[in-house]
Amino acid sequence: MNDEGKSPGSSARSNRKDARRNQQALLDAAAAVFVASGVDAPVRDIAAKAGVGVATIYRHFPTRADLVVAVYRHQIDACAEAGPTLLAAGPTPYAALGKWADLFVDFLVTKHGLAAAMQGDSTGFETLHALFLDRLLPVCAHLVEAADASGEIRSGIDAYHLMRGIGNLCVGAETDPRYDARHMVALLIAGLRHPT
Amino acid sequence: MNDEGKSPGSSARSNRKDARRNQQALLDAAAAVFVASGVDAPVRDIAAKAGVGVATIYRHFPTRADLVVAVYRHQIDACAEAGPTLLAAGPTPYAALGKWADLFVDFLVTKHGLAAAMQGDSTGFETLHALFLDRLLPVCAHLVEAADASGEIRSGIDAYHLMRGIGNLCVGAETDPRYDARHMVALLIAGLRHPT
DNA sequence: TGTAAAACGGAACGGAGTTCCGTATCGTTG
DNA sequence: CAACGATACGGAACTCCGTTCCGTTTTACA
Repeated sequence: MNDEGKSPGSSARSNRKDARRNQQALLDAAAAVFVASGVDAPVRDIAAKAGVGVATIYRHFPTRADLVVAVYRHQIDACAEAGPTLLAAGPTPYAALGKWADLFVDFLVTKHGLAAAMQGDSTGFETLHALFLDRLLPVCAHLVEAADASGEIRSGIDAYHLMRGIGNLCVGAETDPRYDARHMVALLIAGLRHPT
Repeated sequence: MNDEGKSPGSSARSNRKDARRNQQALLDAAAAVFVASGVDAPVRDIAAKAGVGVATIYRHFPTRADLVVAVYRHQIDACAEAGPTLLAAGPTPYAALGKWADLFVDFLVTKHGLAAAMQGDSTGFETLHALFLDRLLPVCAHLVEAADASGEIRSGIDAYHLMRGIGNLCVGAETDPRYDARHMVALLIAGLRHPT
């Protein structure tokens, strides 16, 4: 799908010293600016914080989504790896699914506007959406299948729908103290069970 | 609640003929542009469609939210009035709540980007959020209370949370054919029931 | 050390929201 | 019916932001 051969995301590192240094500076700056102003902070702010020109951002991270995933890659990976772990540890697959959802929610809620950005509304965030999905959808699907096989949830639940739903429920959670995304996600997960 | 005395939304009409005519032209134009390009369509597009200058928009509708609520006022009212009707008609309060949620979802999903705009992410849409809430939150609260009193749902459900949750689940529903907001909302409603 | 490729920085471009100001229109009054 | 003051109008102008372009600098390698 992507022409990985030249993807400048974070895996294909240049052999030039300054390029590597700038890439790291950008990642650090972006991480700082994201927590301060959200993931849709102005490009110029990030460039200024990193002490580079704006073009350098586009050279290293062609789309904003590339930068976001590069910044949060570790946490996305951690979330992905927690799936099988929870499944092995939890009392039941359904319990593991619930705990995994909590992890995912915590991740989304603590990043300003990440949940909103993930829902490919208008800007070029479809890539972000896709990258999250590539990494996390299989994990979620695995959990759902296990819970399904154990007979704990009603059948016909689609992992994609569930991930979208959880992500959606986290939109705006950090800007509205009256809203508790975790609670809503818990209700959604409860709704997965067989109807009485 | 609002200082209706000078509110330029739609109730305080000017005594000047051209002002009224332009306001109506703007409402018509906005309705057309919203369905064509979503509720975040460029201001200039709406102004052009209405045959007025951009400043005229700001004079009549200071914030975008004012324009949006003016355009959809009828449907918001219809949704609000459906609450008591469904409660009286439905077999149980919980069933009425489910049907009302479906109505709300249909309303949100068929308006491009309305659900996204309602979640006060960054732009000046807090007003939109507030106006929706003013009108619909009491209705939702009434339904929730009735369902609670009938013992059909677990207690501790907050109407505000429920409305936010439903609204959030509708974000992006019209741009992603793989995503079915109605289904997710149905699951959320199912999650309101007492745990087995 | 010389050279070519790679990367850089900041100016420049275009699109969108918002404001400003000179002009036109409307309702009223003499 | 004409003049006047207030109200509303239109579009240019300003700002902010994303994106691209191009002349210059840095780097790696021979």
